[in-house]
Amino acid sequence: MKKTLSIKDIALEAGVSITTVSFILNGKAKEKAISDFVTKKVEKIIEDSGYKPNQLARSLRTGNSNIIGLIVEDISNPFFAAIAKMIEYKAYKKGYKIIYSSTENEVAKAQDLINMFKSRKVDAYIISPIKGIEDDIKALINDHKTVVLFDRDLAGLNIDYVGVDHFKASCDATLALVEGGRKNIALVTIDLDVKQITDRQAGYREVLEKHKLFKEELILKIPFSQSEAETEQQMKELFSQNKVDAVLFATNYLAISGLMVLRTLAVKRDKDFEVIAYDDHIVFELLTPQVSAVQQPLEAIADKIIDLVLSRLSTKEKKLPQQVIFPAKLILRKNT
Amino acid sequence: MKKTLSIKDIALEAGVSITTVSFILNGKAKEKAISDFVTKKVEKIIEDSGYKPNQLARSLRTGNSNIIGLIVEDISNPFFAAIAKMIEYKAYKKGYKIIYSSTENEVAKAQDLINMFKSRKVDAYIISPIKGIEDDIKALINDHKTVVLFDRDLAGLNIDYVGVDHFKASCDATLALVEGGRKNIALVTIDLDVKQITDRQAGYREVLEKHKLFKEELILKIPFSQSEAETEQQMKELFSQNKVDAVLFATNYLAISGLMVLRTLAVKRDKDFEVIAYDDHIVFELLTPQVSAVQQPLEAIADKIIDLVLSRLSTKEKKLPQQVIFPAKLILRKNT
DNA sequence: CTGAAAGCGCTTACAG
DNA sequence: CTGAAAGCGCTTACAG
Repeated sequence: MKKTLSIKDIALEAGVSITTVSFILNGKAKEKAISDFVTKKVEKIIEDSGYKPNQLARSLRTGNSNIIGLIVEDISNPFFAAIAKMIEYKAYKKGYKIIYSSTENEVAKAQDLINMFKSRKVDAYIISPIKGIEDDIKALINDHKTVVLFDRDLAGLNIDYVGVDHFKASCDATLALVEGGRKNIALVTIDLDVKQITDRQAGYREVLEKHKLFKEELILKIPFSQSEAETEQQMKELFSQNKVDAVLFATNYLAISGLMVLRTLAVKRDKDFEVIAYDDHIVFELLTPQVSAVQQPLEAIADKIIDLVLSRLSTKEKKLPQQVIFPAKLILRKNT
Repeated sequence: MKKTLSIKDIALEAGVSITTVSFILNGKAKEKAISDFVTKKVEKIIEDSGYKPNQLARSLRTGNSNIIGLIVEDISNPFFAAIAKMIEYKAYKKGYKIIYSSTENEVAKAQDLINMFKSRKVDAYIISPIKGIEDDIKALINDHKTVVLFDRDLAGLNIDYVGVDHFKASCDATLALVEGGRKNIALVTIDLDVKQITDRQAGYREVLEKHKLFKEELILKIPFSQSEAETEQQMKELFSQNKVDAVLFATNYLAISGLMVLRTLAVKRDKDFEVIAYDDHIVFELLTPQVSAVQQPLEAIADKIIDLVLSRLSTKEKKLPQQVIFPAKLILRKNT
């Protein structure tokens, strides 16, 4: 078995120096005035031998890698999976590869991932951050790394951020329920102190207080990593121990669990009981009646993220950080 | 702003050689008989400075990376997302990181990804392969790399593979429909020449032919990358131009599109019309009536994959390739 | 038009 | 108990 080829082997075979091979490899043949004859010859040898430069060595030398690190909460969450896929697609066309990884909402794992990306010299970081990694992100910034946050903002960091106005979206959703004549609107949310969640809670609260409909006992905060069964049990209690005629679910998976519970309890979703879910999902269109949802503009978010990253990467000069906030869309599905 | 620390800086500050620092870094202090005093001192400096070794340099030197490359068709497909998440979780605990990427069923992209992983010196490859990359995989094997295939097998390659008996699963599903008294059982599948899909078609066909119920016109093969709208249109035609009393969907997303179509056509899924979907999905439990599905043992698959990889990685000696085939589980949901 | 040499940050065989 | 030096495979400033 032949060992991996190196630039030295190519140079040897072509009878030129490795410098020359390197120039040709990097498309600098013209610039460096390598003769056409030599260029062709070397290119042929490279082609025939199937030689691929060792990117590790290249990165070690140049300090960059054409790799963008993407850190999300959970890649199996459809929201992140969709964003990741679109980002990957666009980045790929520009010659960048994406490495993604999930934090599972653990600070230690998030820090670990940042360190791993750092020690692998990724060119840029796209991070859906969690509280507790502010300092790590600051360190990246101080290091002049390209960092774009998304989904969740982190207080006190003045850097590129792409997000959605969750407060407004939540107000809209709650208001739609109020205007539909609901008096006992529950909120099922996750017990996580991240802005994109607390904003949703705040919007719900603000609208209900304004309409004198706010009831503390109708808020259910589900601990992040508890079992599915416990979650369903708590929802069951919420729905059976209180008079509830509408519910706003703050996340996708909570909505799905919740719908399952409502199904078990044989609660009819009709003109007397309405549901709005946060983050749209294909299921919601399939159910009868369909389920209303707050839809985040996935493609716009992904586009903006990758645009920001690529533009930061291509210019030396520091531009001011951009905070891009998209509106979410409330999809009311009143048909049956 | 201070530049990144290197081992040299640590050695300088500690007043020892970089050799000594390297030994300590790699836990060889005892083995190399470095004095306790020096060890403690160096460790303290490392700790205080926040120094992290450059993995690129380490990999360049040692030839391995503690990174496992995972190549799937589409990371936003729930099946792959779930597998990826589980593999990542287990690998992480063993000190391995996972990089994943999607091929989108394009041979060129798949080859590109393999090359990228190769040039980054990943320690192992986990691949859900597509036809056309046999040679690339062979090259990896010849290079003594650890490669584990899953989901889809590739003819002519005798290497580690973890999969599911799709032929059997498809037979079971079709048989369940036949035994339920269905006479006109349609198959909606994807027009892809990969074993895990063709096996499903073969199982369907075999059972129907045996029962003299096979009808060519009830098979609909959807081109892989056509628009959602076209797909739905074709399904509409299938259902309206033929007498159909049951349908087997060969993939998850086809089933979801199909259910949407059936909903539009106001086809009632009742004792006169039955659906079985391939790959289970949370939606199927939420619908009324619920939808039967073929369930792949995700966790068992993920476990086996990562076990194989880790065991290959930890032993020098070549073991015989393992072909692990799990049975799928038919979940009949007859309740309403 | 082309090459010798330094250096990126590590690891490790060898020497003392 | 510890260090000098070679080398992993590249890129690039400098020299001719």
